[in-house]
Amino acid sequence: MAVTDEAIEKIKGMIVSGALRPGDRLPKESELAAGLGLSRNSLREAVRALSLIRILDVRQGDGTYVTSLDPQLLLEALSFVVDFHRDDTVLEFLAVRRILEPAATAMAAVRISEQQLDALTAQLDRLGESPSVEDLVACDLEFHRGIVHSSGNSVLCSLLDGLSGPTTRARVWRGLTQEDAVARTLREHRAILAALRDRDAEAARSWATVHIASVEQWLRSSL
Amino acid sequence: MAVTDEAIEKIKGMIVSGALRPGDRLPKESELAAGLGLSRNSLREAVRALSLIRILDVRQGDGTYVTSLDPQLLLEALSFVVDFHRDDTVLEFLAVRRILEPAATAMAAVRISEQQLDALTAQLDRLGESPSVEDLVACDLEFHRGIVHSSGNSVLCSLLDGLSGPTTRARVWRGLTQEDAVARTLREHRAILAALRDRDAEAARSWATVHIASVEQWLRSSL
DNA sequence: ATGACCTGATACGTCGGAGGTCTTGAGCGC
DNA sequence: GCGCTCAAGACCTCCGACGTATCAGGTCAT
Repeated sequence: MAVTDEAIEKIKGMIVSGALRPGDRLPKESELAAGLGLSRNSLREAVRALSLIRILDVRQGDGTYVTSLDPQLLLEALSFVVDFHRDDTVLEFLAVRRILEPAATAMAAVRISEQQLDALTAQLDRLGESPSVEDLVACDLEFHRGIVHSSGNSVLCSLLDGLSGPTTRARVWRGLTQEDAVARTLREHRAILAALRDRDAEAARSWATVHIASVEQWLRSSL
Repeated sequence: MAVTDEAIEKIKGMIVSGALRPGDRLPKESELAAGLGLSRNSLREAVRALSLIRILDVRQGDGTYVTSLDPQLLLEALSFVVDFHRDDTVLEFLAVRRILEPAATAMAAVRISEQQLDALTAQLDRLGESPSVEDLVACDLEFHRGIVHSSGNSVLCSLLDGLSGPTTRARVWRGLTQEDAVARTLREHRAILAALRDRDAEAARSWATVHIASVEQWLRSSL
C-alpha cells in the first residue's frame, strides 16, 4: 500500500478512535508528515483527499481541522459522486427517492411545527400561479427539503438532498416540455401541505408518492 | 479557489461532459498538469482525491483511468464516510435502513429468480442451528445483500450496502448480549425467504420491517 | 514455431527544498 | 478604547530528482 493511502488510513484511524475529535486541529503539515513517516507532499495528497469528502477542513494561513462530522456535512460528498452518474441511472435514483420521500413526509406529519407549516405555506403563496420553470424547480427543491428536515432524521435528510440532484435537471426538462406540469406540481404541493396540517401521515405519504410517481412516469415514458 | 480544486472541477467536467468516458485513460501526469496549467504535485492531489472516491483508478507504471462509474462502485465511497459516524447516529442510519430494506425486499419478491431463492436457502441451511455470532452476522449481511440485489436497483443495492456498515457492529453486540437473538434472526430469515418464494411482496415487506425493527428496538433500549 | 525470460521505455510514487500567499494576533499610535 | 501595522505561523504552489511498477518487444532455449 502506498504511503499516502497509509496516511489516509492513519488519519481516519485517529478520528474514528477518538484521538482526534470533531473540531480538533491537526498538527501542522510538516510535523504530521514527520510523525506519520512520509514527506509533506505525500501527506498533502492524503489531506486533500479527506478534505474533498469533508472529513477535514483546511484553512490556509490557519491550520487543518477535523470537521463536525455531521451526517449532513459528510453526505454532501454524496452529491459530488451522484453528479457523475449518467442519465440512464436517473431512474434508479428516482426509484430510491420514491421510497424515501413518502416515508420522510409521513414522519414529518407527526413532527412538523406550526411555524414550519406557516413558512411552507408562505413559500407556496409567494410563488404565485404561473412562476417561471427555474423558480418552480428551486421552490420545489426547497419545499421538499423543508419537509424532510422536519422528519427529524438528519441522515435521511442529507441522503435525499444528495439524491435530488440528478432528478432536478430532469424536472427542468419536464417543466419545459409538459404543459400542465407546473399547475400539477403546485396542486400536489398544496395537497401535501394540507395533509401535513391535518397531521394525516397516511395522506401525506400517499400524496408524496403520487408526486414523485408522476415525475417518474413522465421520465420513463420520455427516455 | 485553489488550483487543485480547479483541477478537480475540470477533471470532473471532462467526465460529466463526456470528453472522458468510463475506462478512458487520462494523459500522463506531466502532460495533464501542463494542460490544466498547474504543477504535477498539485495535480496529483486532485487525482488522489478523485481516486479516493473511486472516480479515477490510478495504476502505477501503467496510467490513470476513469473507472466504470457504476453506482455500485461510486457508492462504495459512502461506506468510507459512514465509518466516521459515531454511535449516536447509528439509530438514524438504522431508521433509513428500516425504510429502504422492506421496500427492496418487496421489490425482490416479484423479481427474484428460482436459482437465487435456492442459493439463499442453501446458505441458511449451511449455517446450521447454532452458529457463532460472527458467522451469523456475516451470513446475515450476505442474506440481505442477496435479496436487495434481486430488487434490480443497483443504486438501492449500493446504498443499503453502505448503510449496513455501522449497524453491523451493533448486531455483533446484540448477538453477544441477547440470548434469543440468534434463534430469532434465523427464524425471521426463514420467514422472509418463505414470503419471497410465495411471491408475496406484502408479506416480504412486513417480515423485513419486523426484522429490522427488532434490532432497532433493542438498540434504542440499550443506549 | 512457441514459450519463457530479459530489458528498455514509460508512467506513477516519493522526496526535499524554495518561495508565495493568507490568517491571525500582538503591539503601537490615535 | 479603537483601529491600524506588521511579523510570525501555516498552508499553497512549484521545481527537479530519483525510486518503483508495468508493459511491450526482442532474445534465446526448447
